[in-house]
Amino acid sequence: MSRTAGVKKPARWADAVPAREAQFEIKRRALVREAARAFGRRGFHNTSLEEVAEALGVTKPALYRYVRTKHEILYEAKTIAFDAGAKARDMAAAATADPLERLRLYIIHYIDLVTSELGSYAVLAEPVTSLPPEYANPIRARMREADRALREMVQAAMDAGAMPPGDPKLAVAFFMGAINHIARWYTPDGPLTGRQIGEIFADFILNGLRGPRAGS
Amino acid sequence: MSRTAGVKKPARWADAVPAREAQFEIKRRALVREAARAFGRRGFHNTSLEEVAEALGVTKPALYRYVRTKHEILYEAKTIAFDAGAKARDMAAAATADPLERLRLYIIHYIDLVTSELGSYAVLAEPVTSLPPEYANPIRARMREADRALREMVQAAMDAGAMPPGDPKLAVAFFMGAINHIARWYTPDGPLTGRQIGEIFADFILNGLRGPRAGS
DNA sequence: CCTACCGATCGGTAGG
DNA sequence: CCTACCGATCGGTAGG
Repeated sequence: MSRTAGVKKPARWADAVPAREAQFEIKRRALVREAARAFGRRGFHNTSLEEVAEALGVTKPALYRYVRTKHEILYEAKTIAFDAGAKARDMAAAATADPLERLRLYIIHYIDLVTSELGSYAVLAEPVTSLPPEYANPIRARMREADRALREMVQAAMDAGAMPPGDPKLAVAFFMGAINHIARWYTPDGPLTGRQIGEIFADFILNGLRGPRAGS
Repeated sequence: MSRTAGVKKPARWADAVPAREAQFEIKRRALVREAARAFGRRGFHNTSLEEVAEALGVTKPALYRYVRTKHEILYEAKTIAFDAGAKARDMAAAATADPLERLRLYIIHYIDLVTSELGSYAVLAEPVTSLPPEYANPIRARMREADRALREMVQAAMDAGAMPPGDPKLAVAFFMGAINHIARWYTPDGPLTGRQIGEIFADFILNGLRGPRAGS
């Protein structure tokens, strides 16, 4: 026991390194989140890194310890938002096999995430053309991936007879337009929580897609 | 008769002046439309006037015969989009007094306009903060005006018992997010016309707002 | 993490 | 409507 302990480096060192790395990651995350909010509100090119730095209480060059380019920040911010969408889909898929319920849970969970991030998911509105190809292409791939997964969810509900047959692509364009818009108007000061908005939107969307003959 | 004619300036002149003004207006409109499309696709600050000029087959300084600043172009483009919304509301109001049908007609007409303008209404996604106060403030006023008018339409439908009572603000945020998103994905090459999209979206929206017990 | 600075882009103008 | 150009902003780097 004491021999094993002797072989290890002192605990302070062993912990200090991860701690420093963790600090770095935390700061990097804060930077991306803050920038994402600003990009979402004022647009990517209309937001200078000087402004982002000021909001974080540092100077612009300091940001370059954590990111290499402004493009990388936008890329990261969009990636985080797509990760949230994927997480919401996974949670919904794990919770139930019922296609309609799955769609409902996805909507609620995704809106919950969107509203908890104080507008940083509004970056999704930023055109992918603001990025050079090496960043734009992976983002486009993730857009297609999300689109495909959602269309499959809608198609499954149609196949199960839970909603009338139709074009899943149009249905997804419909409700994702509404959902992604939330990040641009939601504020925690409002009367509704993200969860409440999610439930109301889920009703709007599912009732809309099911049509007037929905009897349940 | 010949005396009156003698007093008038020759017809060629009398017609030429309006013709020149009309030309000017046509060119100005083409400039704003082209810029609006580019702003909507790539963002305001990510679109240089050099690019807009090139798309129109002229050089950048030539644009300044028609507009004073880049901000003015964005302001104009947004104004045109708001005018379209107001026109759609007026057409709907003139066509029927039934609140639900009015809302349906508004949706169909507005989407029809949106899809006929080849993406130039996507400028609505451009943050109003891209503009200096003297332009941003009137735009904000028009946003509030449109919002209020739509909320009143929804409220009227609720009051008439055509849809269950609820928060009209949330309902409007819901469907305007979906509708304004159309300008960002619609292309005339697709299988559906703007009219068809409008009818499907109107069904989605009205069924969504009416809820599962809608029996008609 | 800061001060100082470079280089490129781009809105807008002069002058014709 | 064009050529030529100015001035400001801003992403990114040097050097500490």
